Amino acid sequence: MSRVEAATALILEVFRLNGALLAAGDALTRDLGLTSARWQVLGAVALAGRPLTVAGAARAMGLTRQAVRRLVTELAADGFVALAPNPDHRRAALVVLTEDGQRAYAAAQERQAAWAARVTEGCEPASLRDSTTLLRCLRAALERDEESGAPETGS
Amino acid sequence: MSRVEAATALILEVFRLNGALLAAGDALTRDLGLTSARWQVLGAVALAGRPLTVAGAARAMGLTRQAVRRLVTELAADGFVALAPNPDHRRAALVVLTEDGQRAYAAAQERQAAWAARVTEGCEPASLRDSTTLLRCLRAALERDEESGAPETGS
DNA sequence: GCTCAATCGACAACATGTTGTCAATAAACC
DNA sequence: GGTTTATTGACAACATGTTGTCGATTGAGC
Repeated sequence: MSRVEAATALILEVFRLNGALLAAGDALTRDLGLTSARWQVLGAVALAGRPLTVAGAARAMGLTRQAVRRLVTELAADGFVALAPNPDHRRAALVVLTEDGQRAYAAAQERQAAWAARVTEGCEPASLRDSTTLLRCLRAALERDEESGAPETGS
Repeated sequence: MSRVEAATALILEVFRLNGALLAAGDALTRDLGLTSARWQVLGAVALAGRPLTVAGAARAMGLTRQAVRRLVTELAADGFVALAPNPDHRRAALVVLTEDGQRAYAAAQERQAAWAARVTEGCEPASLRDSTTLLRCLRAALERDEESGAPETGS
C-alpha cells in the first residue's frame, strides 16, 4: 500500500470517526439539555479563565462568530449562559456561565472522562499520543498547502 | 498524560482535522463544479461497479438516504449523474455517472492523489497505517459502546 | 479632534447533515 | 393469492456550520 493509498484510507477513517464522535457526544449530553456543539461553547467559556465575548469564544474554538452567536443565543434562552454588560465595549456583551451552565458542563465533563476511559480500554496511551501527533502534523501540512496556493490555478 | 487525557486530545484533533479536510476537499474540486460531498457521491457511484439506487449509495457511504437524495438531485441538475429506470423497482431509479460526471470524478481523483502525496511528504506510510488502525479500532469501540450503553433512548 | 480601518453583533442565504412522516412499491409470509 | 412488513423516494423541520452584508462601536493614525 503506497503512501497515497495509506493517506486516503486515513482520511476516510477521519470522516467516519468524526461523525461517530459527534453522535456519541450528543448521546452523552442529551439529557443534560446539551449537544456536542453547545457543550463545546460551554467549554470554551468555562476554560477561558475570564469572560469572553461571542467573537472571542469563536476565536478560541476555531469557529466563526456567527455559528457561536446562534449557539450562545440558544444557550442563553435555556439558561446555561448569561450575557453580562462589557465595560470595554458597549455592544460586545460578555458570555458567562450561569449556575445551571456550570452544573451541566461539570456533569458532561465527568461523563466524557468515564466514556473516554471505556472506549479506549484496549488502547496504549503511547499509540493515542502518536496518532494525535500524526494528525496534528497532517493538519499543519494541509493548512500550509492551502496557503501556498490553489493548485488548480497553478497547474 | 493519562489515557483519558490522551484520548481527549486525539478526539479534539480529529474534529479539527475533519474540518480542515473538508475545506481542502472543497478547494480541490471547486472549479470542477464539485464539493467534498458531491465528490463523495460520485465516488460511491463510480466505485460500486454496478448502478446504485439512492438508498444503496447512502448505505455505501454511511450517510442517510435523504442527504444523498438531495446531493443526487443537485448532481443530476448539473449533469454529473443521470437517473436511469430500474427494471427491478419502479420507484427506485438507478444513479449512473454521465460522461461529465466521469470526467469530473477522474479529475478530482488525480488532484487528490497529488494533494495527498504533497501533504504526507514527511510521513512514514507505516505511521499512516498505524493511525488508521487505531482510529478504526476506536470507532468500533465507540459504536459498541453506543449500542450497549444508551438505555435512555430505549426505555 | 477627526477620519478611517478593524472589530463586533445581527441578519440573510446557503451547504450539509440529521430525524420524522408519508405514500408507493416490493418482498415475505401464511 | 391476499395480507403484512420492509424498503424507497419525497417532503418538512431542524441542527450545525459557512459566507456575505450591514450598521454600530472602538481604536489608531494624522
